[in-house]
Amino acid sequence: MTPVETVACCSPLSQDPLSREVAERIAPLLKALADPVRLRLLSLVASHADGEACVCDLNDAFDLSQPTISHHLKVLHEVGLLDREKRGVWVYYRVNAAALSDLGALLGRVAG
Amino acid sequence: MTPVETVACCSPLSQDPLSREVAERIAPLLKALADPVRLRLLSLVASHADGEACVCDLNDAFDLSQPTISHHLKVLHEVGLLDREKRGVWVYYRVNAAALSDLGALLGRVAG
DNA sequence: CGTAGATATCGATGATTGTCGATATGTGGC
DNA sequence: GCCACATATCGACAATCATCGATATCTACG
Repeated sequence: MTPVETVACCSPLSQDPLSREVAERIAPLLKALADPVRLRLLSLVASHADGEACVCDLNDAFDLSQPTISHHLKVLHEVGLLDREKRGVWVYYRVNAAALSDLGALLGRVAG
Repeated sequence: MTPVETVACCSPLSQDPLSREVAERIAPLLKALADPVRLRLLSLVASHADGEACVCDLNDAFDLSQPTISHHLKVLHEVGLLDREKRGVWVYYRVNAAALSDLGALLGRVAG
């Protein structure tokens, strides 16, 4: 079961104690989010027109090397928070909105 | 402005691009959450009767040394996710539910 | 006071991580 | 085929982190 699948199936944090197994599957998701650059990347992609953004746009938004941005995008993609689509020479990312909202619900939202 | 205050004042991730400053204030909150032990600790405290838990109970729930649990509780306390109260020899922690729900809203809320 | 028990702090250590420059891979145009 | 360009991977390095044992601090009770 992937982190993203796990987060979709659980009652909120405050309702029942998390098992060790579930906690260990969810933590990587939060770890992926727990970096200022990745937070901004996710936010940039999410708020971009058409809900997708080209890597070329993202690179320009940071004072970081291209490999570094690529690395952060990979981290977000691997945990399932960003979907990846290659069109020609360019790569477009879009957020997995369901995963993000499931994660939000797990943390603190009042009702699903 | 503390991480917890920051998280309460922002529009959701997907609505507007996060500024560098805001992202850097929110990331520590997520970093505090992004550990399986701390996730379980938070969940244990949150789902405990009366919404609070004594450290002595928490220690027993893990196969980790007492200093290690103490360290994790400190991390959660320092970012404002856990409140701390000493009563006699014992220390009780309770979750800052508002902070947790603000964080959830920041991540995944559907509409403002 | 002195002792016992609960919790926190300290210092060390192995593992993980963010970043970079160099380089590889893939794509479209000539 | 070759070149320019967009993106990814690799290897290295400094910084951060989770964990531990040892020890300090605090509190209640004789």
